[in-house]
Amino acid sequence: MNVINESGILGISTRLQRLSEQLRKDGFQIYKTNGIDFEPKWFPVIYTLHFKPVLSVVELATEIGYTHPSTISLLKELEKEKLIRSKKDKQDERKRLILLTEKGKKLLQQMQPVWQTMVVALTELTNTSNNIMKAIEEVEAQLNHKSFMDRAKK
Amino acid sequence: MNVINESGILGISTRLQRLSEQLRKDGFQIYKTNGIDFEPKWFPVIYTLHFKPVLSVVELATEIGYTHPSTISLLKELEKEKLIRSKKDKQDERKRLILLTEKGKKLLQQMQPVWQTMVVALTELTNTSNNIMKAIEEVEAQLNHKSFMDRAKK
DNA sequence: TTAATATATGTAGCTAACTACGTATACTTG
DNA sequence: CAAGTATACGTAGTTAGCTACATATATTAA
Repeated sequence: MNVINESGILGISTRLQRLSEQLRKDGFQIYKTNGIDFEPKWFPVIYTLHFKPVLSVVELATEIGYTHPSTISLLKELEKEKLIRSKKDKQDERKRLILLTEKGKKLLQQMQPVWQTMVVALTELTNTSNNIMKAIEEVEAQLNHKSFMDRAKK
Repeated sequence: MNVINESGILGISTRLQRLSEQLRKDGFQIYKTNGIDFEPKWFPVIYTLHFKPVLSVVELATEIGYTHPSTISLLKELEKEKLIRSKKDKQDERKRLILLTEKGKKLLQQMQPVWQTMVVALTELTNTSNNIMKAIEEVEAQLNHKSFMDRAKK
């Protein structure tokens, strides 16, 4: 058995998490140096609302692929920043509809060039012989087909 | 600008984190169904102590690539489980030396076949056209050479 | 039309890493 | 050898997701 492989692949979970943290931290700094007060974790919410301007909490959660409690906590932060607001759905009183504020829409416009820069930088960074975005997608597809758990059951 | 790409790559941090969580959760279950009371996050510590049986806290932290506070909290848990123990370094009174207990050594032996199974399963899972372990290594190398931050500065 | 079930939202508390900071011991240098 | 610096360890508090549970409204079925 190959020691390096063993310790490498069994530590994959930690490796993924730490790479995630590093990119997020840099992401935050990049917004900051561009004079934008924005956190990378808010991106999926704001970006989704750009294309689907009115969504309920759960619809939004589904759209960004988070659980609803995680989404609620993001929404709380974004509401505090006055980047989004919400209103009751008249048809269904259980629902809270989420919308960008004017401030949110304006910020979104300001962020466009920064996003463009980040996309270029990230594309350059991940344009290696094994593309990490594709690799993630492939592993996710593999997991969808058969979980790690099931694969280890023999 | 490609919308799918943009939302994809700018959300890379979250994707990495969630894949990490999923693998860790399954990892825990796999130990469990094999009758082993062990958490995936403990792996680097136990595995390292297998090859380097006596290490100080900071040496161990460096070895596994964690910060020392993170390492200390893992060590606390492992001490509670009686899988490791510690003793003062006589040469340097600041240091606390970490060792596997007999229970720890025994568990390590019991885990070998499970690790083997997991390595096989993970290798199968990640053996896609873009290999995720290699991709992580390549991105880490790229980052080492020039950070995401620096790449976005133009 | 009430009872049972389903859906939408919210709250509380967990996890696994981190940074910032504090204290104790060791080392170095004037 | 005393003062300043470096190293080792520890604690406190943060983060960004999560699960489990609670409550309110809506829908369905007897």
